[in-house]
Amino acid sequence: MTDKRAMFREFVVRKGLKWTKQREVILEEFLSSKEHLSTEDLYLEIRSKNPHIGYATVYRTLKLFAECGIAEERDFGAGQVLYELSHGGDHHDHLICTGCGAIIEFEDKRIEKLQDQVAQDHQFTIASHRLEIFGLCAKCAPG
Amino acid sequence: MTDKRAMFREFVVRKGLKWTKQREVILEEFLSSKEHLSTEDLYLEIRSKNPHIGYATVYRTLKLFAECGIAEERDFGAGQVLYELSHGGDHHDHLICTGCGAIIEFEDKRIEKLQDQVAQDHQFTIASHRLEIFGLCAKCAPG
DNA sequence: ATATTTTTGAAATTCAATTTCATGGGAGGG
DNA sequence: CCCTCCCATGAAATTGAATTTCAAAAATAT
Repeated sequence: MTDKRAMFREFVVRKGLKWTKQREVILEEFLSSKEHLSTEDLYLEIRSKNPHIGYATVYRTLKLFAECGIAEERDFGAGQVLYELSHGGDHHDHLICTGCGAIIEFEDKRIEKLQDQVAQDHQFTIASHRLEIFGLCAKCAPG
Repeated sequence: MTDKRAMFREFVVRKGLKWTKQREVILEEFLSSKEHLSTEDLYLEIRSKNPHIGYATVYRTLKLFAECGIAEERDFGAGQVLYELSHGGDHHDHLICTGCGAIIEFEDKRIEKLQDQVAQDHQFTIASHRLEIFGLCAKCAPG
């Protein structure tokens, strides 16, 4: 596992930014939280321990995480952006339970290959993609 | 081709709603417009010919189209919902050019099959899905 | 320490989506 | 044709998240 702490510190230095107490707190909290949280989620978590850290700071720091590459922004269409820790280099997609809100990650090289083929058929150059499957997880399915 | 006009009229009657001049104008304009437009887009188009029709009415009418099944709401993550005419029953996905904004539709049964398989592996029951590929179309690709 | 530049956080702003509310307009009954 | 009931309309207000502003505070460089 690459050290996300080191990556972010290096990013901060490289960009001529400053290492602050707030950024450290936000980074630690982000690293130890559940996957897929919104700015609001993280802000509330942090606030319970550090009431002096503002929403704007959490918001800007998450943006920095994304720019740095240790986090990714996901828009699942619920009118709110969620952040997740970047795992290695491999892309993954999501199964989203509309019952309990659970988000299950998966990876399928065969699907990716077919996407490449579709793109090629349309002389289209892929930069990124997203595949989301909505439905019910095992726990929420009736029966 | 199923008659979208008839479908919507029937829907209006079935729901105990009323057939109004505005709904007729909005329906005609929607049917004759480009694919994938936002409420704002359609509102502006209509306004140029019928200055007396308000944004809220266009907004509500598009929602009715979606409920009725003659249109579908798409959220491509650009902070704005786009509407498209429903084509038959077949699902399709999109290639989205980040250069010129073009949206190319495609359909691939093999990808759908693999999705079913992934879902099954996770005991997940699919209700819907969306696949979007972002990148550059033939016209926008460099070289 | 002092100067310089970035950061912070509360509050304001933006932007689309959505709702409110007083007024206007269909549809059916008389 | 008129009346009455409800739904529809549209201007304006509200919502909710994202994003920005700005003066005070903190971090690094000199």
